[in-house]
Amino acid sequence: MRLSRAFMPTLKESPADAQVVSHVYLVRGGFIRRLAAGIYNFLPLGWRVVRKIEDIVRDELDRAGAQEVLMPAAVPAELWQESGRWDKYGPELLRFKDRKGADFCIGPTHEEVIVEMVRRDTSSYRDLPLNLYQIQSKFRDEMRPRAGLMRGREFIMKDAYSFDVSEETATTAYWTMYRAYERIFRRCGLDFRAVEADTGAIGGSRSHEFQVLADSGEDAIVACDHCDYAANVEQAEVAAPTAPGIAPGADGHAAATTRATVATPGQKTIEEVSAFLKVPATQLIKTLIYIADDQPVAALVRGDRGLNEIALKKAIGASALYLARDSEVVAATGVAPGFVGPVGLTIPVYADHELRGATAAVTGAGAADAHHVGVDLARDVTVTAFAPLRLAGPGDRCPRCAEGHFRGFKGIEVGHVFFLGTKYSAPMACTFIDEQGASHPMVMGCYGIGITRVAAAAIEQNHDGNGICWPMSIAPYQVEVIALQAGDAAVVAAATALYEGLTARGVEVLFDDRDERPGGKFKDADLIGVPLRIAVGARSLKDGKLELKWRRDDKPTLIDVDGAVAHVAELVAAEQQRLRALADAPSAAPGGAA
RNA sequence: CGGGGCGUAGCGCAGUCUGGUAGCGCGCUUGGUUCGGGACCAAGAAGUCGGAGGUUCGAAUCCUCUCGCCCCGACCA
Repeated sequence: MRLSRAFMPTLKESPADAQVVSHVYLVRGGFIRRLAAGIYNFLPLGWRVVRKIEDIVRDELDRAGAQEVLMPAAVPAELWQESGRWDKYGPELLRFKDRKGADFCIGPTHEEVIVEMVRRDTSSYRDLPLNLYQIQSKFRDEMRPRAGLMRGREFIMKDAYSFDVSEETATTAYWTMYRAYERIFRRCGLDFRAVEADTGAIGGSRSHEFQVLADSGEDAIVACDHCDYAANVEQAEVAAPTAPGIAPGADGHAAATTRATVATPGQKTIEEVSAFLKVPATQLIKTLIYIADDQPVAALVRGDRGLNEIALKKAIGASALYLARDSEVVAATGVAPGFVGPVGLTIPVYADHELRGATAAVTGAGAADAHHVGVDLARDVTVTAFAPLRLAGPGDRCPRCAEGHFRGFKGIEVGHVFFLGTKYSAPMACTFIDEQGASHPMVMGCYGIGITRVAAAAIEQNHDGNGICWPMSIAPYQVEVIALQAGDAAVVAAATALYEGLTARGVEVLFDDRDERPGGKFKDADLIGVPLRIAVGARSLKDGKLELKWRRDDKPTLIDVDGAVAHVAELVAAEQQRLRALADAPSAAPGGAA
């Protein structure tokens, strides 16, 4: 592509609404433009990246035995009513009526549709297993789209669905996809980790997230420094405490052991109370009021801990849970947030395991501007149940091995694999006949990859102060040739020959033939991030040399004009081969290498 | 959905408090000088000041209502 004819509008300044590097560079580099909140146009450069990622995904899924299909974006409500999700999914599901008044939605995921597709034409065990996937735009009406492609409302997703006759073969399908995902993300040049995850609204019993490690990630994950256990903090198991987390003298602090009420005017947060009473946060008990299936409950964790809402949900056995609004807190406890305490509560009280045997604790007094000190949980509080409620965090002992401790990471979730079982196939009567003539629901799995999010995640992980440093496998072009002096006939001739020679060999080349100053061309090249750059300039050309520079390197190297086409083509082939070979590294899945 | 903030030229912003009919930088057009890491000079084009209503002799500026967008917290690829 000649840059002089390309639609690649680059910007010197960052758009005001961009907060994360991937968003800034995608917009500045002319990859995407915003059309509405969380909805983007893909310009030629951005679309090329998307297609590169899609091609890798297709290649690996086909290799793993999956078949590509395409389902409609507009889905009739009846299907969603059949699975029960029409009423459960909430406002994130974009609904609309057609001209006849029939309800539809734009599919945010396609379990219902694929089940309908498969059940209609599959009835025998002989037809299974089956693994079907599509790459398609999805729409989720996020309450807060943000960070450009990282969390859009309309986004491109690959979703795959497996259908099996048994738990055993479905488990095999699950791990086959797990291995395919490892290969896909390795080939994309990403540093990622597969972690155990919550199954969330999609449901099911087993799940792994593929998290690209990046400080800008929205997900917190923990990984053992000794064994291979890694999990989203929402899902991470917490090792059983070996001693009460709160006891007199914890942290070397002498604390009251008899209960008393002290005035704490205006001191609401853990930090404020801790500072005001000169008591470490570990001596405090945090009392949180939740509404679980419309009933208020109290959840207790140590002051310095976070509460794991998923764990609380499991402990209660609730299907819906949210942090109570201020008015609901007052209604349930008689006091506003900040001074709520467990003593004397009449609602169910769930306490974190770590609090078992807690004494000398500080809690809210259940009255405005006051706290209790010297609370003995066993003596003063009616605990409905103890459960592992706190959030796992860095430094925690690993629950799976004796020696390890957790390290914390931030991740961007680019893929998710779920073992669904019969969650959709049973209610939707997606069944098969076995050898004995008996009918059974198919055992399903579903597997997603956020294609457009992969592009953003790749930038988060591969950039510097000047722009993007694409891994070659997903770069919009493999090589950028710059004619530094567009007015110099020799330079233009040499650059054009290189461009045409490489293109003829199948190398994807971006040719900066614009009549711009060299500085501007270098800046744009760094911004766009094509991995290999060849500068053709009068200075080197008079010695028969070209300047070759990898985007990640600081200094260029000189190569001979003679044989440059073959030389560069070989470099590209070698780099592509290197990235492709990464896929063959050992797998973390049971059964080893893919 | 709760809390905070912003809508003025394609982009980034000033002007709003204290009403007087719109300005700066980048980009764009033309001419000239430049030409190896975002040059300089000169001359231009470009804005119903998000929208509607109101107050006023007069509104970007004050009031009301709306729409859009961004950021911080509960959801997910």
